[in-house]
Amino acid sequence: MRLSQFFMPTLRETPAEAEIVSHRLMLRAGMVRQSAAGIYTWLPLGLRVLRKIENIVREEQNAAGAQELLMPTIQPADLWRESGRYDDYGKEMLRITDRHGRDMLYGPTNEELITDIFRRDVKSYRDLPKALYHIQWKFRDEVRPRFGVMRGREFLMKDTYSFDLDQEGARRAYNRMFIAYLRTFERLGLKTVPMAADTGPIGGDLSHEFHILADTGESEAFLHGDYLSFDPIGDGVDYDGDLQPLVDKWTSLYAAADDKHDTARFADEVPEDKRLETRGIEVGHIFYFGSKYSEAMGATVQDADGKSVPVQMGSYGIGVSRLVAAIIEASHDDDGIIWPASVTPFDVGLLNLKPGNEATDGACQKLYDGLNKAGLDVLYDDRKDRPGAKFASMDLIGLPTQVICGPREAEQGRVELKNRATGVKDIVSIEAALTALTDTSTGTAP
RNA sequence: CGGGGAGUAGCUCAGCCUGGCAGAGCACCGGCUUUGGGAGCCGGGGGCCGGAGGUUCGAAUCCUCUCUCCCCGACCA
Repeated sequence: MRLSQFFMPTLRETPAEAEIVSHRLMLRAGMVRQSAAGIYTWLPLGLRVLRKIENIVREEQNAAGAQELLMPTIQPADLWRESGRYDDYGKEMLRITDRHGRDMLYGPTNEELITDIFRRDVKSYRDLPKALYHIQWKFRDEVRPRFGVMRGREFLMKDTYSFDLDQEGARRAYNRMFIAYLRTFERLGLKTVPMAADTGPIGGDLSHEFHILADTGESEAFLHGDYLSFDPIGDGVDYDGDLQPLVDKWTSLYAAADDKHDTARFADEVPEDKRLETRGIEVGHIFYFGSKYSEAMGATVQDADGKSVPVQMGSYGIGVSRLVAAIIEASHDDDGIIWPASVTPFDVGLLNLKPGNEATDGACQKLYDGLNKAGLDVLYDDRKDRPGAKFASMDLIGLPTQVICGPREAEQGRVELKNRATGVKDIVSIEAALTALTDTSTGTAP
């Protein structure tokens, strides 16, 4: 993509409304624009990141055996009357009346809808287990939306719902999601720690929030430092095997957000030199809620004895749009965003410092063609602008690798490779640059 | 929902107290110069001063109402 044609309205100054760093950078980099309080338009650059995150989430859900469907954003109120939540949910739920006077709502979550889908067609224990998910926009009419897309009213969420015959099955479903979440956040380049969370009316230990660690996170996090050195989950998880030992390992040490923090237990269970007090951002929440909805809404199956039993359910959410901001909170510097390779909007930024110069134009064209041919997404800054402006905006939008092409080096057949994260620069021949960038599948050399 | 603050050019903001032609920097358009970390000079375009009502010869400025946005708290993925 040529930057001269790309719709990427960057801002030199920070809009007055933005408080936290991710919000400021998302506005400045031209990723989002606010439409109303807590409601945003995703501009092309931001949408690219959102889609990349969404796809990683999707791949890991599929790998864990969940199946994707797509439920609507608008739901009939009657389903919520069945579960009893229509009155309980309060003003956070955006209620709508259609032209026929029917009560509708913009979904803040989808337990009722998925339970309805399930109960219509699943009647036998032989059809279990099932896990269904979708990635859809939700709306919660928060009293006070803030921090940009971090706490918007409209947000993109992945929510999975599991259906099992009994509690043991539900626990296996829970474990699959638990591990899939660790995998997902790992691939997004994030340090994540599962923390015990409120289990609601069911009780038990099947509820965890996943927090990513970032100095600027919104809640305090207290944890055993060994979490940071745990081996990554890695490729090739056997989701049909016994995941309990892995889950046990990841829940064995102390970790709590401020609302669940117990100072005495922290002191008791964690050696002093291992106590880590930092900040976190909640990006995922999984919990088992048993038959809460299946009983209320009559989602039953017949077991092997022909007896009708309500299915055991769990739900598992990931805040996809929030993750965009969370990743920035965890990965930025004074100059701008630093994207992990897995979610970067473009793999490579190519800077022509002097468009119109024969040497730089030629070198850039060769690199642009070569990198594109190798399947890399390249953002080519071919604008007639000063070098300083190009450096600044490329650093701001945070592509992992920059190829800087100025007349001085281009005349010698050379360009400069710059690693955005480390700032390390390397002058190499055009051919060497092409090789370095296309050899690694991630495109993050040097 | 309680408390505080702000709405003037695309962005950051001055002007308001003490009423009298609508402003600056950046951005944008044209020209010249410049070309390795958000350049310089010259010329230009752009505003229902959030909205409604009122006071006044005259309102961005004073008064009343209203809408929106932001921040702190309580609430939340």
